Amino acid sequence: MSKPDYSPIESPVAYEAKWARLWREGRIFEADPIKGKPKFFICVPYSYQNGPLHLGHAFTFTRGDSYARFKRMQGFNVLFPWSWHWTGEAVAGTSERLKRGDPAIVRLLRDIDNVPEELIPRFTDPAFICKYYTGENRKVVDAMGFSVDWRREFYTTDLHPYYSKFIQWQYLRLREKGFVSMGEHPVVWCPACQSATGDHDRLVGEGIVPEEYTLVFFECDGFYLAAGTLRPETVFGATNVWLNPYAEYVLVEYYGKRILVSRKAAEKLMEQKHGINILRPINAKELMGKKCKAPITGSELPILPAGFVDPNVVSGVVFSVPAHAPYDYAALLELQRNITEGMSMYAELLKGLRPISIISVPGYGDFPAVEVVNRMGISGQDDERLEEATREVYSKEFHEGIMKNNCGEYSGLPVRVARDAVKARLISSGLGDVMYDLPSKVVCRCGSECLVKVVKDQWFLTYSDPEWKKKVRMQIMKMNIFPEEARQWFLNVVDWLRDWACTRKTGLGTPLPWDRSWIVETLSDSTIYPALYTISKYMNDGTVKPDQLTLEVFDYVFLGVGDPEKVSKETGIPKSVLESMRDEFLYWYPVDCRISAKELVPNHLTFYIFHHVALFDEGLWPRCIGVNGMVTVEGEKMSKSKGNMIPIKAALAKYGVDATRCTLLLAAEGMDDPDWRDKNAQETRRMLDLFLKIVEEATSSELEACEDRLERWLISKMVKRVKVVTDAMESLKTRTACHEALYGMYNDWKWYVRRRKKLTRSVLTFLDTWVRLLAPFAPFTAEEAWSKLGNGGFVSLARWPDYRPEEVDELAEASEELIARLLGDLREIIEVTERKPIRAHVYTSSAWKLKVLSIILGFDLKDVMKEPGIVIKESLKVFPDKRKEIPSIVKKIVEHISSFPSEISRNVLLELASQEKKVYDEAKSFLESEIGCPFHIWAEDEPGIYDPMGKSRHALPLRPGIFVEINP
RNA sequence: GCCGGGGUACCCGAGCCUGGUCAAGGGGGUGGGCUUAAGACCCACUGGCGUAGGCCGUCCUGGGUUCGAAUCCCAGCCCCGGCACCA
Repeated sequence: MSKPDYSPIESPVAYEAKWARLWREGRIFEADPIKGKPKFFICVPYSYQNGPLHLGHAFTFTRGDSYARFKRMQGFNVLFPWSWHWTGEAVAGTSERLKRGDPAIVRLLRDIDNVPEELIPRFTDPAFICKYYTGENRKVVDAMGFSVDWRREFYTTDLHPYYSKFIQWQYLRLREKGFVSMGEHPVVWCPACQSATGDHDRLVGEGIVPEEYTLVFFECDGFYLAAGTLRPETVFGATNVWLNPYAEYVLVEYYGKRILVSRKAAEKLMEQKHGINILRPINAKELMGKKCKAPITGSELPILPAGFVDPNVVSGVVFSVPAHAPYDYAALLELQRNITEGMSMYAELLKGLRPISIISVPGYGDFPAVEVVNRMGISGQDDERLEEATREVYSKEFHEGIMKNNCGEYSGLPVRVARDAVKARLISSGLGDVMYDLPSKVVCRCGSECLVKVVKDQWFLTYSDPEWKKKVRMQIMKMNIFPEEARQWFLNVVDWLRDWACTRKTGLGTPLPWDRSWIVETLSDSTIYPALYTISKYMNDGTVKPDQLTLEVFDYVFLGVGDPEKVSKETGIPKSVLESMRDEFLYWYPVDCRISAKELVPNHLTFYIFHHVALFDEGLWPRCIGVNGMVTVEGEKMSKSKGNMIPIKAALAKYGVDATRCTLLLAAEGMDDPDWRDKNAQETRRMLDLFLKIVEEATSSELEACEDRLERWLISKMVKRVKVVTDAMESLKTRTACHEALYGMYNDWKWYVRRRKKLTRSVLTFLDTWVRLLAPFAPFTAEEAWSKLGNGGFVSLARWPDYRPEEVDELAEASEELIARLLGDLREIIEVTERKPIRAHVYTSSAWKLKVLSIILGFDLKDVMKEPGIVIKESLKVFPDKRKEIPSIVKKIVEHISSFPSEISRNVLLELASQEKKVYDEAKSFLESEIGCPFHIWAEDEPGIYDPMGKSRHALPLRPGIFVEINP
């Protein structure tokens, strides 16, 4: 593929390009099978090449790459491949708009997507668009430091030499297994464009989908009035049929019958049914007052005029159910109230109409529609509140309604059951049918009003197949899904999934192998392509020619079916090559992890599982899916029309790669939506620079060996951070992991350098670990630091730090906690006095209180908090002379002890309490410099103690008394 | 409507599963240190009250469980996302 360098990727961070180059030259991310080495195959969905990659892509990709890098450092042989999605109709749409000279599209390409002006004319070719963006985006992916094995790259559609072969093999095999079938399907259709009108192609009516209505045939004079309804079961409660006297009606020849509908409806039906014809117009007025016969019930109902009947809605014929439909009741009321001139001849008929109750609903009487209309004070059919009234009655009756005894064989059935049963009976007896219509107006981008067309001969993936679903559900239960909440979502999607129309007439893609007038639709040609990554390098390097890829080759490699000897003879691919392809597939498969944004849960990710389940052996089904949220920018949804779409390239140019990666990672995890904020990116940039400065400072200092409490503290904290980061990564909590690796480690470092004025040898251990922990998230900065620390090679290939629990030192940690608390107490006191301190005195508690502490720790702290009495009694036995102090001292100690983290064991607390004075003595000079005055540390019962305020009495174990002398 | 996710301080956001360490962390703001200055960096404060480490308040609303609730239970209100011919 030609990839002219239209514009370079620039980062303000000089070392980023350097390391990207060294990785490329070292080919360190190229992964081949290694016998005996555990593998890890991770991938992200390829992106559609109709524009520059933006921060939304960057988020998912960075999570994937961080995980890949983490696993690589853990010693796995990691495969992280890349490719590009070209399939779809959108790019073709762009080309068309450009050809028509749409100025908006030129503006978008030039101003938003920064396409060089001179190239825009070439965008009239859809393939060029994909090619252009693929070239641009490959540079971005490379610059981002994604650890990709580029030898396996491909793109989709039949423009690619072998991708289509793979898809055609997939579809032939799916069809053989019965997962592809032909059917018909209603779509929103533009009669002018002669194509389906997707949401993005609409001027009006986004989100509107075809609604299915039931036509109910009422016989009259040898033909049928076809009334449309959402509630066929209410035919039992029909009182009459309404026609609009001023609308145009026609008689339609309809499968051996003649039906009457509005002219508009007839036109709609022509798009939905085979071989129906409009016979002649009918004057509705001539039908008024006549009787017609309802299906199933056989009731004779009058035909009456009503202006509210809209000929543009469904069939333009309505049957009235005033008992259960608020609109019908309101209309009836109004007509009965003021019978106009033209209506006078029907006065008797109108007056005779009474609601017929057919459904009982808890909480309502016989006539819910009447009740609701009266309650809401609705007086006429134009009242807007009828919408709400209808919603209420429909919903109540659907969920809780029961058909009454006057409903024949449907009596006693729940409404929701009766509805489908009545509909089925109407259709099978030829007295009804299905008609689709749009619940509200939809206008195509071309300006024409859309209608519903039933697309014939459409190919479907039969996702509704219960056996198929069952296997998919079982796999979903088995696999790892992060976060866990997404699992239930997947299960729900499987439940609701219907058959999926998998072919299209237009756009780029792979022709359906058995009917080349169709193209495999975009979501349907991107399900099992991770399998292709395992062998694509053989085609890319020319070992296997695309035209050698017969069905038998794919059968052998992916299914283990067939004899390699024979396949080799037929194709000319050496047998050894076939066998290594097969081996390589089996080495990498199954996919160990696929990471994607949550918008793909209800479609791509679920399809991905379905197709693997359909085609491969059970051991090769996906092992894990990670789902994440969708990026917003400064709290707003990102979109081109809002102009807040941030291309990755722009973020890189401003903050550098690692800051971009970390800002995204730090913004959210789980299914929460990360919010990109400029301020956060600046801060992250500063933090990474500071980290490098810390490394430089440490490596340029004279470091002495030192073994003390604080050194042990530093290493202990570090070891614990290792565990937190590792555990977080294992469950794909990239935010927690990145945060701990960056800020967690930094907080420990800050405290350490504040306590220790001069750096020691231990900091090298600390920094070594810190660099490794950062490497998955900020790989460039980590490599730079790695080399500054004097290491050769790449930290990208270094070992992930092990958790070494033996280096945890709870006592050292608790000691520092004690010092921090003392410092906090001192600060608070000094602040309240609002004076400069001249001397501070600290009193540690006397030995008997320590003994009381040990008594307390002999009990379960929970019990003690509930019942302090047990400890008080016990303590009194030991110190009968402290009768006065003990009750309150015990309570205070218990309260204070409970403020320590519960992971600190009681042994550590006791040990710490016994060393308390020593701990303060060791930190004396630190405390003096922090507070800015001399310190004295006394024991409570020390002779000659200076304690003019009697503060030593208040001393408790692990909480000394304090007296601060201040300038008066 | 159906399904999924949420509501935490000035802002963003953790904690919730497994109740007590607790209202993390970052931004912004205020004050101080370092500095010729600026920037960077460091420290403190950032719900209220307080001349001694304290007291009171707070996690959408209202109830409940508990010695103890941001966390568990019940009811309600509100917000966001997906719902198929878009990728």
